[in-house]
Amino acid sequence: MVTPKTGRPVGRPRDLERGDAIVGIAWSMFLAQGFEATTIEAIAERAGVSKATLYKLFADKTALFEAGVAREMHMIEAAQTAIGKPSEDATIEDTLRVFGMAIMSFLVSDHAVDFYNSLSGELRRHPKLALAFYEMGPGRTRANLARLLGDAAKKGQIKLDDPDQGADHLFGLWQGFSNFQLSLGVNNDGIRNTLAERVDNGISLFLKGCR
Amino acid sequence: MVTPKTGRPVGRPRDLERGDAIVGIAWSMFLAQGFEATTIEAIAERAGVSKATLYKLFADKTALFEAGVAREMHMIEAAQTAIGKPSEDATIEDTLRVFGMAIMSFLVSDHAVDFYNSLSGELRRHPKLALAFYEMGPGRTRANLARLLGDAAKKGQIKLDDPDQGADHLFGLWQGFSNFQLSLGVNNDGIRNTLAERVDNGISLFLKGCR
DNA sequence: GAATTATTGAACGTATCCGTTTATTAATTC
DNA sequence: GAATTAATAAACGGATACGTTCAATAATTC
Repeated sequence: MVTPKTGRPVGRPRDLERGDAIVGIAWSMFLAQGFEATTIEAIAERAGVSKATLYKLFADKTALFEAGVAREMHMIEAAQTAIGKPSEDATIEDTLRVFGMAIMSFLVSDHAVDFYNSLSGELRRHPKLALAFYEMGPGRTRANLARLLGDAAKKGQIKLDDPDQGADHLFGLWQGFSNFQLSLGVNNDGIRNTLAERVDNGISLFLKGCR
Repeated sequence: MVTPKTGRPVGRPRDLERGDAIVGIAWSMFLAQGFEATTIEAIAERAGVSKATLYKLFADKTALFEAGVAREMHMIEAAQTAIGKPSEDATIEDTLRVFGMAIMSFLVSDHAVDFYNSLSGELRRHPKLALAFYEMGPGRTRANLARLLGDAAKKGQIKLDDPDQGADHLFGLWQGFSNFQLSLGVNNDGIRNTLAERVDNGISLFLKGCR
């Protein structure tokens, strides 16, 4: 290792970003076909990288999976923080509608459906990762929704004893049976086309119980 | 093929039931480890059967999977028909409580959790099977619950315009975020220990909207 | 152009798994 | 005991995948 005067090391420079590109492609293939059905060679090929380079960047297939989970978590974190802030003067209905549409739009997307279809099994074999993922994803959504409901209760907009339970209920109303239908590929388009009604209906039923 | 006088064919008799045993073991291994991670040899070994016999009974691994799905569907069908009949003089709360506990107890079981974790991905690669499975399982549960609510509405026990939507809502209240927690192995015992409250709370919130 | 580092391509070794085949053994009827 | 069918054990062929290795090439700095 020779470090020349310029500070830039001698020799051919590493192609950074390549790691990210590989993880992205690997993750999309994991989603589409499952962890085991996706081969390292196919990943390398589609990433335009030799297998040797791939193995210089990632110890093995599992490391690639873990990097994919981390990346997914970053994306989810970004999406979550983008939602969290309702405008002060909005009605509770509007606030909940925005929140509900955001989370449900995500959940019915191919990306999310594929994830819970193809990768929850693999993820569950890494309990620490699974827990971290839950807390960053569904757990945080649940906490955000609970906080939102709790705030509304403090302001007197709704009457609610247990915000956590309220979050469970409201989200449940939004979700209904859709997780099974999405998981089995039944009527996915129907669900997507009626998302707004679904969210609105859930909100009105929920609020009936909060007067 | 020689058919002697007794009607019983000559030669060593086939060991029936063996097919069922193989499917049972294969299915439990698919549930525990996933479809691809389960090898034919391991199935044969744990079933106490030679690989040659296994291949005489099932054309290939996929046929074994399909037989497993069929078996699962039979079991679900039996369970469903066992629930369907509420007693005539029960209150609507009690009727719903029985139904809710039955379905939720099943959904939090290891069996069901493993299924949706490990096999929904594989099942989705067989769209016809997936649809049939949905209709026999979640779809039928949904229809049963809707019928139950519709009957109660006819009797004037509740006020409800759309029984299908009502079923979606009530079941959603029961389920809440639990599917994510179960899927990722977070707090499974906590969910199991509070099932009754969960079901009761869902019912009371739902009924608030049906007066 | 020389030195240096990154990347590639291709081959290799190892292991695994699927599905088949064959010779042998087990269980049954006549 | 002879004939017949079921089942087993063991080996095989073919394919695939993982992860490694190594000589050759590309992109830099000096």
